[in-house]
Amino acid sequence: MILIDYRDRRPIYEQVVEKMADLMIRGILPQDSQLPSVRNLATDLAINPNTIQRAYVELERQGYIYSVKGKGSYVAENHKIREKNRQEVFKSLEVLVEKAEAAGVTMLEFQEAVIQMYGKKKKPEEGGGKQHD
Amino acid sequence: MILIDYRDRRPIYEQVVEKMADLMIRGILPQDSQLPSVRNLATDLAINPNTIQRAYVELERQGYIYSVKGKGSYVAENHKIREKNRQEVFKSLEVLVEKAEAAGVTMLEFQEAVIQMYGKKKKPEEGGGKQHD
Amino acid sequence: MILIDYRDRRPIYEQVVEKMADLMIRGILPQDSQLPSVRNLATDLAINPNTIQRAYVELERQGYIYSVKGKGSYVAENHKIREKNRQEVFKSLEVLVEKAEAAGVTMLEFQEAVIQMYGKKKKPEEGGGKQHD
Amino acid sequence: MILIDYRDRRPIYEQVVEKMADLMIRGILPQDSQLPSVRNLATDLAINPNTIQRAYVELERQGYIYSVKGKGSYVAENHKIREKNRQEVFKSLEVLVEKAEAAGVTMLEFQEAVIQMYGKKKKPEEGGGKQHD
DNA sequence: GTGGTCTAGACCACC
DNA sequence: GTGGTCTAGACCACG
Repeated sequence: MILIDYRDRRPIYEQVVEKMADLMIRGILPQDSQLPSVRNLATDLAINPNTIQRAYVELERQGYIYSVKGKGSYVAENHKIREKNRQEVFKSLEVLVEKAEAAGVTMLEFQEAVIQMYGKKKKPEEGGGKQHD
Repeated sequence: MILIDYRDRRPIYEQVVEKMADLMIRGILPQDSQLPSVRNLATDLAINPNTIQRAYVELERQGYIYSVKGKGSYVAENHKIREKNRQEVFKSLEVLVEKAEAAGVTMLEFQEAVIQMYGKKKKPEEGGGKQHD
Repeated sequence: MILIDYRDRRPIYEQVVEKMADLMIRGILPQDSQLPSVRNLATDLAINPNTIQRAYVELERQGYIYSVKGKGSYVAENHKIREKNRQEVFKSLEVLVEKAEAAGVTMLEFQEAVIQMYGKKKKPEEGGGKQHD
Repeated sequence: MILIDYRDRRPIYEQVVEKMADLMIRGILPQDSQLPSVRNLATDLAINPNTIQRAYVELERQGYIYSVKGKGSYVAENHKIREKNRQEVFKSLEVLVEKAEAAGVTMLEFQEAVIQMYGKKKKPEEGGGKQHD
């Protein structure tokens, strides 16, 4: 279902949170569908159940899932997830724009970079590759 | 000179690195000017000299400063600092654009947000400092 | 596992970095195998854990190992290590050739010396260790 | 006469030793010519006389110069200097060849690199070559 | 006085 | 248990 990268310096539970959230944002885990149980997922990923438990708690705190005692954990409503994500993007953007200005990046440069980056996701085999080296 | 936020969960040395780098990026610490000595800054911030030392080592590794044993630490060439910073901005932007697409933010929305944000930097002169989750 | 030479004027952590890197380059520590823990190695070598920690941080920064909080430190991919090492050799060679020319050593002399030296590595199994100036 | 690079992480006295030795190796400071006095050179380079003194002591220890009490310091015999330098080159080469073998660099590769590097020395963009006063 | 290294001992986050 | 951060105090090389 997901993969853990032990070379990633972030804690494992954080990786689990991010990857599970991603699955929901992309709709692979649809609204109200049941998540794998803590024990099952822990066994699958060969990591400690405590770590998964912690990830699920965090996912619930962030509003991605809701847990029903004695039954399991379920994906929250889609519009909540999407809205939450949009807000995060704009919040990050605000910080980045500040940095850009401090670094002497003009709005024009910034906008042009955005245009070039939009839609370039994945397939890094063809095309130009990195632009700002 | 700078302030440490103990509510920030990031390590102190990392905060020092960020804040000192910011002073150089904004030109408040001009090229070749001498930084406060490890011991002085440590006393000022009421933290251990080792922690400052670690921050300075990191700043040197990242190319922001250069240190001379027995003399002091000095701000590196400005053009290097600015170039390094521009690169970081575009790298962060690339990641953010990906997230934006995944979150269903259209390029138009994104661009409009950028326009509104550019130049809107507010001066946080009233008491409150930065806040972290 | 490794030995510290206290007559060596270089810092201890640097010696540790060099010696551990050497073990990986020679394949004695194979890819993905776990390194001794910071505390264990510190006890073995009778030096402070902080010093080992510093060495491991440097090894990670140079790409030789990766560390996982709560789990341990592991040897990075071999091909990266080997490639990194080859590059270092050629870089050093370039500097040395320059010096050789300045010292009036002809290319022929240089080449002959190389031929004589290749494969002449002696096994220092008899008591004596490395010596430094 | 020479220039100090404060960005260089080596101690200043070591830079002075290296640069003065280089001037002698290249014949710019001919055999038996007098070196600038400690105080003069210190003033010229705007550094502490102690630092120059230390450099001269080191140069004498290494056999590059000889000092006459009450008169000054003089460049040693050329053949000694050249011979010393040749030996250093071969000593460094021996170490490097060992590393090359450990890194999996074949003798053929090594030799080819040497051929390509010989004679490729780039000329420093230094303007005027001042002789000694 | 300056940067750089090291020790001893502590606490934290993570697994 | 592991790695990561921090403190307090010390010594060294350098200028």
